[in-house]
Amino acid sequence: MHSDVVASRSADQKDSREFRNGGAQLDAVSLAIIEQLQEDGRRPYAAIGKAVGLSEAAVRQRVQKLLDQGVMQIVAVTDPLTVGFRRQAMVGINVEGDVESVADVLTAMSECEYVVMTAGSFDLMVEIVCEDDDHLLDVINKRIRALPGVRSTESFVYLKLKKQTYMWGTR
Amino acid sequence: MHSDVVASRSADQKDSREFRNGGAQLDAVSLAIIEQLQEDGRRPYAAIGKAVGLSEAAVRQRVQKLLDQGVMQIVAVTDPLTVGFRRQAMVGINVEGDVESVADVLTAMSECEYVVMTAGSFDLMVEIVCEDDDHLLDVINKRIRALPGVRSTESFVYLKLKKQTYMWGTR
DNA sequence: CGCCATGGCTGCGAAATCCGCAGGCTTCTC
DNA sequence: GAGAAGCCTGCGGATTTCGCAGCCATGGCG
Repeated sequence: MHSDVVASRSADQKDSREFRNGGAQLDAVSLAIIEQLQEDGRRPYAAIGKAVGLSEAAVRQRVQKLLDQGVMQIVAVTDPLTVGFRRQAMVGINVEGDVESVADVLTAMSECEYVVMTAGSFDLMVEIVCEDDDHLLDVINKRIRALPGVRSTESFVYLKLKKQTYMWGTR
Repeated sequence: MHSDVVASRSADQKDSREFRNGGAQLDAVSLAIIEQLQEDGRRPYAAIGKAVGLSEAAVRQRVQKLLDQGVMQIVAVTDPLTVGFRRQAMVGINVEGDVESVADVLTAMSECEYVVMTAGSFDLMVEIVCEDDDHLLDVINKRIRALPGVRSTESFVYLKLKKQTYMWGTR
């Protein structure tokens, strides 16, 4: 899904305000559009256009491209604990050998909602969403710890989600 | 914003399929609606209604209520590293005294995107989004470690975000 | 039991939004 | 300078959203 973005651009970035993001260029206008949609993912294109100084059609084309490129997704987010998933945990993982290949396996697991490679005393941190204790136990002990390359894990079971935002753009 | 949800319901839950969520009841249909919106936050109400067996207006009313109650939010999400925020980290925190009051302070900080109380060798885990190294350093050393009650912290700087999903409903 | 709120669903018409497309402008390449 | 590519605008037609009136089941209450 992320593979066809490259090509096009060769060398010269003339505007240093743009960011280099694995192939996708984001100018100030696209940032502003994302900001609008971080406040309300269903905001009409015309309203966004008025806010960022573009026509409705232009906003629509940009949003579509951002979605296609995988730069942004527009989704409903909830607190899983609020919606019937009773056990959630962050798991720190130490790996010997190739970290990324382990990360890829974890990424393929549906219980893993969030996978990130880190520097520090863990190589990977993974957020896990489960139905109940048995399910959580199974995922951590049987599935994650059993992976080749996984040296050790440490779990942090969620007690209460206090904050969950996507408003970094608006500050 | 979250304060007027309580009231109403008194004691008797008759349907065990419903979840108790700090005042919000979610039946199977609302779950199904959320599932639809986790796939595409902009999906038309009529399409959702067809999928879950409800009229367009009914879906609209339910979605509005879920948003009002704070059970769900519909937003654009991105990888901050892709959008110009160059440093991101997970910070594990140990607290002496009241954990929740520390969590509340962190929640108020705009750089904290995600705050969760945990069981395990950390009391709190916080995800931080920063512009650059200086900013990150400032937040961790000057702001978080300086809070009364914070005994120690451990940081995990993000190297690469591998997965970020909200599709737990669809499995 | 009868009565009356309450909550949630449907149906419908009007208004707003989305969508596809044709055309214009600028930039880049050859 | 011709041609391609990228991005924008403007504009109808199709679709969606929105507000509201009405209906029905449920639950208290005298």
